Amino acid sequence: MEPILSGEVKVRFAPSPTGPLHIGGARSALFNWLFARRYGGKFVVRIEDTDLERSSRESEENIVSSLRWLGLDWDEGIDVGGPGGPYRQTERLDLYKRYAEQLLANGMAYRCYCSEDELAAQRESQLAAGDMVRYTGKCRDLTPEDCARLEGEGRKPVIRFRVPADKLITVRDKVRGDVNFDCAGIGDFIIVKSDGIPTYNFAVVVDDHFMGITHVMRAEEHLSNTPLQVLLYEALGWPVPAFAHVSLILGKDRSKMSKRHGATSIEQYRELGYLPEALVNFLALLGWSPGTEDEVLTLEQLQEQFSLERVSKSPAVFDLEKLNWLNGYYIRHSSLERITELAVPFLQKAGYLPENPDKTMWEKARLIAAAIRERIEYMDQVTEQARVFFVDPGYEDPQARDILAQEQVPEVFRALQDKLAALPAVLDEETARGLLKKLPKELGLGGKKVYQPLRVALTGKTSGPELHHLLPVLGSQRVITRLQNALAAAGA
RNA sequence: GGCCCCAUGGUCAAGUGGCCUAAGACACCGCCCUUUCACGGCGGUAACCCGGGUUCGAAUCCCGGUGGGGUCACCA
Repeated sequence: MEPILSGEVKVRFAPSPTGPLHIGGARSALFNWLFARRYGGKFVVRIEDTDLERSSRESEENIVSSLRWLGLDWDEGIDVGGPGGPYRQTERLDLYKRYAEQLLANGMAYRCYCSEDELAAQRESQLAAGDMVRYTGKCRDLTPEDCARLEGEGRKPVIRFRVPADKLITVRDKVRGDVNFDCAGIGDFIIVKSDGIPTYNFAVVVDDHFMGITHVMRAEEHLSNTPLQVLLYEALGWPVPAFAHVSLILGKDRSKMSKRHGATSIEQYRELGYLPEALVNFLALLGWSPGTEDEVLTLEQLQEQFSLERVSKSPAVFDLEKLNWLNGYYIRHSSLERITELAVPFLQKAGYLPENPDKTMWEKARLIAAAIRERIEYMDQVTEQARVFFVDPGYEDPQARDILAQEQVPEVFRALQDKLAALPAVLDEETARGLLKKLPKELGLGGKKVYQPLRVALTGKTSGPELHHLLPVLGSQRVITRLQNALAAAGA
């Protein structure tokens, strides 16, 4: 397998399939995608599944479908294939083996027979002493005879990279500048585990090299791994790619975003009814800014404007309030058709709409969507907002009861009932609007005296959707029922 | 604790030595629109972590402190 030679930009997103796609992973994927698109390069998605214990196909599928849902696509990688494949590390084991052997042969790596228990004890004492935890090099100079003996004892070796004693490694980072590390603080690290599977640090280097990756863009948590990888590139005689470490996304308490900070996977936001473009827009603004006053940006605009120079160095707190605002903005600015389609599953889940809604049911859903779309920030909220259309109110609220007790109320309700009786049972919004509008004048009353009791009677609340949105959804029959119920409740 | 990164309002952030008596957005507050809430419009409160340098001049450069974060696995 030869590296793909090209002068263009090539980046990758390389998640390990140990869980659903995380907010932070999604942002890394997005940044890589934007970078590739901005510079006319290639974007690849590779699965790093060398952790046999925790990796699963289920997670892999979740990651792939979440990426797609966000609107990202890739030129090469899992699911789509490409010249640098396979794109799952467990399917590339021969490749890693070849280079591990090369390193072994030229003495840059060696077998280590220390047991995990021995290592753990050592680590503990180093940590207690306040040193950098690192392998002491116990197996560095084992003779072939030593190895044979240890293997005779049934020990399975790992392969360690021999880290040069006094060397300074400079990581050239596009967002952080040069970052220096002293090899004295780095112990000989494992590149192949005792089961023959390569570790992350080794596999990532081999793959990025053979896949022709020009820029490694990833989260800052990987920064301290980077010198190890640079060492490997040098040992293997391969060119070192450019790095760009993007700072972390933090929870409200300023620690790395995790489950305890609430919804952290893309899937969860999808299920709550967030729109992909809102998430993309929000994520893009977390750690990057366009430098203009624009806040609402489409994927297209983002890919035209994205640049590494504008990626921020400091960590960003995930601000759910702002995501909610942005998502609400997108809901308000999407077509009513789309919002209706998105709302239907939530209405069904609440039992407000049948499994297979017919045309009139869809029309009803459409009216509901129109009535509440300015009041919700994500689609899951339609359940609560739509309640008023389906559940008759109880009139327990004291403030509501006061309003119903006003003296003009019976007259107002009677007037509306009479009007409805004279009309077809199915009302459209125009009719409702016109009818409502004339009411105060006809009764010689102020708007407030008319509308407030009606609102309370129909919803049980003093706030909610516009009355002319309410009537068509409820229909004359239900409106009349609620007016009578309200009167009865007020009299009680 | 060692190593590494970071530091402008509550949050995201613009700012790359004078244009800063520091932008914009979210949140918050007020006013307007309105039958209510919401939406929308207008306005407001609110920040350069501290201390030393460098410089005619520092939010911007340097050093130190402090604070926060990351990382120290046969996980990625």
